[in-house]
Amino acid sequence: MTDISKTELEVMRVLWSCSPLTAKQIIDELNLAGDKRWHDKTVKTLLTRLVKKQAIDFEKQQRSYLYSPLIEHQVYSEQASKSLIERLFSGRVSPLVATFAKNKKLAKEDVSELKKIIEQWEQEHD
Amino acid sequence: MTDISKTELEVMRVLWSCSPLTAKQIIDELNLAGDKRWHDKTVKTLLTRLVKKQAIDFEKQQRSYLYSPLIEHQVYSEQASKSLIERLFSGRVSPLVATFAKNKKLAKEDVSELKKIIEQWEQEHD
DNA sequence: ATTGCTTGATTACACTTGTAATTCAGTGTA
DNA sequence: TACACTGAATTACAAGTGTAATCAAGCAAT
Repeated sequence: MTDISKTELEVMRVLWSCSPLTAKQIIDELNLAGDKRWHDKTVKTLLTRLVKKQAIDFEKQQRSYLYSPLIEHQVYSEQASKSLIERLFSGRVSPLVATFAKNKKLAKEDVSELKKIIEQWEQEHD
Repeated sequence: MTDISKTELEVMRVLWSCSPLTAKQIIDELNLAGDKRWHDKTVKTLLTRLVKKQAIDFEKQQRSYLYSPLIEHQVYSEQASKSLIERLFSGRVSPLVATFAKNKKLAKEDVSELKKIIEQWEQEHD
């Protein structure tokens, strides 16, 4: 899978949250969240690069294009987190969770989710 | 914190696992694990760049240098995983674990670790 | 029909990254 | 003492990245 750079990922996130979108809509969306200002030319460049990388696709809608993700969020985040956990935690996920817990970043919903995951796991590994 | 690139991170990993080390030792270590061949000139360059980034430091030991990490593994991986989880999972850690579970990447030790983490969490949040 | 606006295409440009080669300065050896 | 060797410092260079400006083509209003 091609590398998606940090800024390119911001664009992907917009498209993952809602698609298809025109370039204008994407730019507006990016400028809504966060305090960073996105120049429209910059975003256009990122869109072009993502198309070339086959991370997104577009269909012509008269003058403007409608962009959609080609790489799914699920697939991308799966491989990205796998890669990070391999490189930083020798492939084990629990140290990462431990770090989160230590820094008080564990939300109540995380905990109940984790419980469910464990339950499920134990049913499969009796 | 400065960005540490992918190949630079490989060097950091060696130093995290054992330090201080000479350039030669680092090169040898890198060439032990994995099938990738590391050219010594390349590794020297990476070391220079890491020093400039203040990710590592060295002390002269006569002719050669002894390198050590300046950025600790704990600190780096904390911020790297936080960043990844924010960008890919809206800051919540459980979806990542769920993905791991789904892909059968959850080890038995992970599960017992997770249980302990949850127990601890619940004691703190009664 | 001409002018201007909108939108994608092309070009720009400095900085980073991956991957080395070349140069320089001690050190050990013939 | 002169030479080879070894590490670090400097230089190289193409590809990727962040950030945009310029070009070109179609549509909208005068």
